[in-house]
Amino acid sequence: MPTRGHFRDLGKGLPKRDRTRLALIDSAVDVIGAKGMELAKISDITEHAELANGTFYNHFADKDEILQEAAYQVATEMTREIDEEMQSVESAVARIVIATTQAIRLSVEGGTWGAVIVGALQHLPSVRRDLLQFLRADLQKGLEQGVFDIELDEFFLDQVAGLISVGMRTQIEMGADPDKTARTCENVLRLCGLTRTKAQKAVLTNTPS
Amino acid sequence: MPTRGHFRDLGKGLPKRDRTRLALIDSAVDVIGAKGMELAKISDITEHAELANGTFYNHFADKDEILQEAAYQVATEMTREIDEEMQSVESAVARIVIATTQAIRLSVEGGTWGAVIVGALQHLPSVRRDLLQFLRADLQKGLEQGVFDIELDEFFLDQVAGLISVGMRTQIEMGADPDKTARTCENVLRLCGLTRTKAQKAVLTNTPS
DNA sequence: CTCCTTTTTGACATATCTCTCATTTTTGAG
DNA sequence: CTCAAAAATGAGAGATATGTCAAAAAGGAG
Repeated sequence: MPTRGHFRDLGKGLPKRDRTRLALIDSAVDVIGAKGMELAKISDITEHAELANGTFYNHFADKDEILQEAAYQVATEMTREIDEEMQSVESAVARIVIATTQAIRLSVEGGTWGAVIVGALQHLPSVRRDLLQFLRADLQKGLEQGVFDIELDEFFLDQVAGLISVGMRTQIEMGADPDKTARTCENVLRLCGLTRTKAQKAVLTNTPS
Repeated sequence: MPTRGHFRDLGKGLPKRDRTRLALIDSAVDVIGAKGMELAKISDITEHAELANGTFYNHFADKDEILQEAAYQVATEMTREIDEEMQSVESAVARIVIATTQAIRLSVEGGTWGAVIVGALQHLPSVRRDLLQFLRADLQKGLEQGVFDIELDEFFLDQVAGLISVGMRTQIEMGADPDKTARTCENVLRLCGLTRTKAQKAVLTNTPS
C-alpha cells in the first residue's frame, strides 16, 4: 500500500469514514495520472487503494463524482501553494510568471497532479472556472497597472490556459524542461502585449529559484 | 442510413471492399464527433454504419487502426482544401490568417471534423506531426520574410497548435463565432511577434469571406 | 473490555464490449 | 445468367466493468 499519498495525511485524526474517503481520492489521482480521466475505471481506483470494490459505493455515487472531487482537491491545494508563494508580489507581470512557473512545476514534479489539472481543464467546467478565476485576477491587475494590452474575457482566459496546458502536457509526456516552462511564460506575456524582449527579461527576473 | 458521408463518394466506382471500408471510416468520423476518440466503441461505429459487428474486423485490426485512418483522411482532406485556398498567397502573415481561419471553419462547420482534428492533435502523434508540418512551413516563410520574431521549433509549434485547438474547441462546444476565430488568428500573430494593432489589421485584411 | 453502530467486504447479477468463425449473402467477371 | 470467389453476417465465447447486498469485520463511546 502507498504509505503516503497526496491528501491522506489530512485525515490523520478523522473518523474511519473520512480516512477511507481520502484514500479513495488519493488513489483516483494516481489512476488519472496513469490512464487519464476518460479511461480511469472504478475498479482501478479501488484496486490501487487496496480496498474492496464495494467500498467505493459507500462514498461516491459514480465515477464522475470522484473525478470531480479529486480534481477539486488537487486544484485547491495547487492554488493554495501558488497563492502563498505570491502573497507579497504586487507586479502583475511578476505574478503571471510566478504562477505559471509554479503551476507547471507542481504539475510535472508533483507525481500525477498534472494529468488531473489538464483533464479538469478539459472535462470539468466547474473546476476549470475555479482555476481560471485566479488567472483572471492577475490579468485584471495587469490591466489596472497599464502593462497589458488585452480584451479580458472568457475566451482570452481559455487561450492563455491553452498555452499553459501545452506547457504542462509536453513536460508530462517528455520530462521536465525549465526552458519550456520559461518559454510558456514568455508566450503568455506576449499574448498579453509585451514584446519578446520585455517578456524574456520579465521571465528572467521573476522566475522563482 | 446516412445517404452521404465525408468520404463515401470517393469510393463510387471502387470494389465493394473499398466502399465498405470507406463507410466504416465515415462512420468512425461521426462517432468520434459524438463521443470523442477515447470513448468511441467499435460497436458504435458498426451500428452507425448499419453494418454487422463482424464486418469491422474484415477491414481493421482494432480501434486504434481505424481512428488513425479516420484522422488521416480528415487531416488530408482538410489540408488539401486549405492549401488550395492559399495557392497564390505569398505573405506569411496572410497565409497564417487564412489557414487558421479555414482550419477552424472546417472544424466547426464540417459536421464532426473538429473533434477528429482536436483528438488527433492530442492522441495521434503521427497525424499531429503531419498537420504541424504545414504550420511550420508558413512560420518558416515568415522568418524568411523578416516579419516574425520567434524560435521555430517543436515546442513553439505545439503552443501555436494549442491556441488554434482552443479556438476550435470552444466553437465546437458553444457554436460558431467568427469573432473567436479572428481573435485566435490575432493571438497566433501576437505570439509570432506582431503588435496587437498590426495583428488586428492583418486579420481584417486577410480574413477570407 | 464490551457491544451496538458504522464500515468494509467480495461474491454475484447485470451490462457492455471485443473478437472469432461457420454460415449466408453478395459481387462481378466471363 | 452462372457460379466461384469475396465479403458480410450475427450468434456466441471470453473479457472486463458496474453496481448490489447480506454477511463479516472494525470502530469507538461508555
